[in-house]
Amino acid sequence: MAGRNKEKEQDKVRDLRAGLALLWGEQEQPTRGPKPKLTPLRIAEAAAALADAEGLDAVSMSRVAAGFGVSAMALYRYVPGKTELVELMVESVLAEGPDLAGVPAGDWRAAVTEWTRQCARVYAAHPWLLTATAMRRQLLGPCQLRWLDAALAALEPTGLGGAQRHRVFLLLIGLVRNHAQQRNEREEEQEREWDRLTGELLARHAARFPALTRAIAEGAFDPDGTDPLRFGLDRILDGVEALVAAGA
Amino acid sequence: MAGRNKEKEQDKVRDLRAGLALLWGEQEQPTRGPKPKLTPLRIAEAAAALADAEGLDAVSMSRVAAGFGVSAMALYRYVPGKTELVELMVESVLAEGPDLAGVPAGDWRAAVTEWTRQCARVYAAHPWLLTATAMRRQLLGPCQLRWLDAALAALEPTGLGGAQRHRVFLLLIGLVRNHAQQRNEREEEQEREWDRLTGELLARHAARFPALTRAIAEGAFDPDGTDPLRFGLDRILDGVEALVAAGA
DNA sequence: CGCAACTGCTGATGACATAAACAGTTTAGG
DNA sequence: CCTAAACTGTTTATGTCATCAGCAGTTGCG
Repeated sequence: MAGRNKEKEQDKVRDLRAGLALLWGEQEQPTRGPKPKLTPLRIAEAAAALADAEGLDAVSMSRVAAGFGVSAMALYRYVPGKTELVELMVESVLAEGPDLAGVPAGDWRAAVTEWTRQCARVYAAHPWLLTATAMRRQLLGPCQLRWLDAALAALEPTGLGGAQRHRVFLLLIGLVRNHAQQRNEREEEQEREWDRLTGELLARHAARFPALTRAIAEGAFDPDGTDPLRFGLDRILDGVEALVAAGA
Repeated sequence: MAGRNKEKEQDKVRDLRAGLALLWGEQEQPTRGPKPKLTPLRIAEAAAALADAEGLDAVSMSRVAAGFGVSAMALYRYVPGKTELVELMVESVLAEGPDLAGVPAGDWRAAVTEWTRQCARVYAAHPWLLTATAMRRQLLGPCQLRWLDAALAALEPTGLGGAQRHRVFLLLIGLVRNHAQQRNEREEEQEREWDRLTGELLARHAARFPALTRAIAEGAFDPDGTDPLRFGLDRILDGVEALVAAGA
């Protein structure tokens, strides 16, 4: 048992190293043997497309391999395992990096807003991205770093220190991911039935949740036109502005 | 195929109904037959304990059942499926509801801060909670609603409208979950190796990520004593304060 | 040329969720 | 009181999945 654990840890380190090499394309390609039919990138893109179409659960080694007309095990020649495949999927989808060229220089609010919008757009286009990046310690690929870099750059005109810029960045992806989660939830088909049942339940137990009942009475859950991402972003930016004004 | 789909949708509606009934304990219990050895609640608690100890992946029907000395299939007499079990686990962990009794009435900043802290504490105590509640449309159980109710109540002194109180609430759980994710990442064992490899990689590609490099030079990633949850919360609360001041 | 480094493939393994069918246990209702 | 219905937990089976081992064919370096 103890030995098993040790072995596992060493494996993990190797996996880490291998995974990073894969993400950064830093592996010498072989010269011998037959020409490979695939590449890690093409596999990842196919897997991402599959996830776009049928959800992350539909992405199994067999399904992805079948898309190329090869057996499941063939993929293992390109990718160490499913974990790494998912990491590559994330990278492939983040490849279209943030483009903040159109933003007036020095206007950090505009820059951050644009960054956030673009990031949210990616999450919206690929609902599985949220789950794929949840929980697991992310290995940072070049594309992820480009996004991070762009956000930090956008924040530079604030004059905030490095640590604070980083913290604001964390706040921002948090916002985006949170927004994505809410979007994903809304997208599910059973929505109407869900609303009905929940509403019913709420009416039945109104007494137990007075504040909630009041909020509902004020229309808290009625869909209004306003963009929830906008709301959160404005709150956060106002908060940052206050921090900047305080002269940190 | 079409028929299959239709069937599945109907099943989903039934599942929804059954799941809610389970969460709210609204099911007539039977009189015939042998006395049940278990209850959904006890199962959920055992499963949650298992997840606490070994992670969410360790929670399989067999493992949970083994903890009671019964066969895996026995659990299906109490819980429709694994999905519902996870929902019950979430509820069971959220049972120790928020307690805002010690907060001076009318001080919404203090109340919201306390709510956020307590919520974060639950997420910290049960790292799997984040994954368990990610993605999937949550069926709202009574405990989840209690948390929601408490947050909305804490926000009432702001004078904000129902819809805005709700939006602020969304911002707050977003913050908590975001914080939890970062905590979870930090908790992994391979941390040191991860830092080393990532740092190496970053040094090698510094030119590609100028803003990131600058931020790092300013110590953006050095651990300082400050609480990241606190930082985000203060930013958000400042933003809300600005909104309140604007007299919405 | 010949072997080493590759390729992709088949088959096996073990974990998992869950369906189906069965055997024992209560208790409501005649 | 007795029986059948409503339950209980169990064993067995199915299908899916990731992944390991071993094989047969392919290619280019020495």
